[in-house]
Amino acid sequence: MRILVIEDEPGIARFLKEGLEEESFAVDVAEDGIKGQEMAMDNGEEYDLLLVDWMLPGMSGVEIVRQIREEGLQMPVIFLTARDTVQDAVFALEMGANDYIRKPFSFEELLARIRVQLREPSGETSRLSTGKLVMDLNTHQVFRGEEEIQLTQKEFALLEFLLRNKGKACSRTRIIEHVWDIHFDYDTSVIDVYINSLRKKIDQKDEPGFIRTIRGVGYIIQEE
Amino acid sequence: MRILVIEDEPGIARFLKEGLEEESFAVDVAEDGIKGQEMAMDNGEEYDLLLVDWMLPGMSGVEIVRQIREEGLQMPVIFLTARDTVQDAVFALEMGANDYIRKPFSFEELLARIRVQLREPSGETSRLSTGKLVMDLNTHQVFRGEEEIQLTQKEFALLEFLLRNKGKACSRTRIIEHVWDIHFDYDTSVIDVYINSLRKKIDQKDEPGFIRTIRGVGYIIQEE
DNA sequence: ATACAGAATTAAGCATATTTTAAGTTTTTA
DNA sequence: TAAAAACTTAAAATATGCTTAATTCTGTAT
Repeated sequence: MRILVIEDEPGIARFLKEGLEEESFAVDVAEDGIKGQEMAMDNGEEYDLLLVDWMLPGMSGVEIVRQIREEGLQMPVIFLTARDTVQDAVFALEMGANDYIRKPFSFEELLARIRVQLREPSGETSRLSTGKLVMDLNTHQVFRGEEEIQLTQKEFALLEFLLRNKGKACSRTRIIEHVWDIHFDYDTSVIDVYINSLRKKIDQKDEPGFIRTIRGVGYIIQEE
Repeated sequence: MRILVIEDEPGIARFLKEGLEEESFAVDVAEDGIKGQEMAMDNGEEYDLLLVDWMLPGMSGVEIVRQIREEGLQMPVIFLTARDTVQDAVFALEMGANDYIRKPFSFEELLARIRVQLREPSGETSRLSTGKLVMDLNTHQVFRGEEEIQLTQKEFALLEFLLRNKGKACSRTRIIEHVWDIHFDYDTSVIDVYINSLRKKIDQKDEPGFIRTIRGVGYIIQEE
């Protein structure tokens, strides 16, 4: 899942980027409002979520949201506001933001709110699953039935992407963009390697594998 | 569906070609404006869509569009423009382009715009069918009734082409151009071979076949 | 700082599925 | 019935994905 952080203060920006990357999000940072707006728009539906500072040089957060929504972009936006600008934050919600969090905030809390926003509109719990295989996005755990499976960051991110797209063919290009954040030319077989190690971990001998290969295209986890 | 990419930067061109091919488009690339214009014109209405870089050696994108339209060609054209040439892009729209997308762009967004132009119902249930035979373009699956049928890429592409042209005779020339991307004289019996293996897979003994041969012309899947 | 461990990535060879070629057979029609 | 077109089959060539091992990177503990 890709997140764009629009934040001018380098310390906070770095903190967010690193923290979120540890949670296996793909994170880009824009240092001012104008860049932020451009990145959010240029990349179209690319970002799955925007984290926007309220006070920004160049263009205010509210203005960014306004323009983004005008463009028809639907991704959730969470505001970072200073303690005393709650009024404004409420205003921002009216303008099309989805949530706000007051600085200073705990990273945990931010994470929780991000997860709320990224949750499938219908899904109540922050879980993804297919058959016996269950991912808990909050605790970062994966289970096959009762048994817990240890995945690395990338394995987790890859499985998450496939599960979020359950029933849809995921092309290598889409996978490399969303999970690895690599655009334009790529010439690598990382995907194969990770699919391989994922399968080793999640599949059981006797049962059919969870991930199906679509030759010449990519991979898919089928609807049950 | 055939797409012509006119783009001089090899990296981007390859990225586009491979990504679009994964989505089962047939893609040609022209490395400069002059070649691009020739290919677009030579092949007449052949290409279903043009993807044209704005800045090209030889002949500018706008000029290409102008000439193409003058020739009476109607296929949709999408421009690839650099970030700061929006003004020009607007001008290009006036000249006859159908849409533009700013670089750097996400593949997702490009796909979405292509689908808009080709009027393909994006995402969700994009299906083609005739009688009991159903193709799900999302999952790349083919069913006859309940039973799933495994097709290879080429078989899939061929069936897709015939179904998209349901009720219309598909000449061998059109088939070889759209599905195999082979132009000029061809001297091969691949089509026969593939029609044969397709029929073996999709037809049932007792029922009449889905694909009818039109002697001297090609093949057709009839309207139900 | 340094060394270590685990993770991520690259690279290469292998196995196999797909695609194409080619040649013989059957069907159609003039 | 002869020629052209289409069908069928098998093999050769090619492309793709899988797997393993080596290498690089990253974070942590000493």
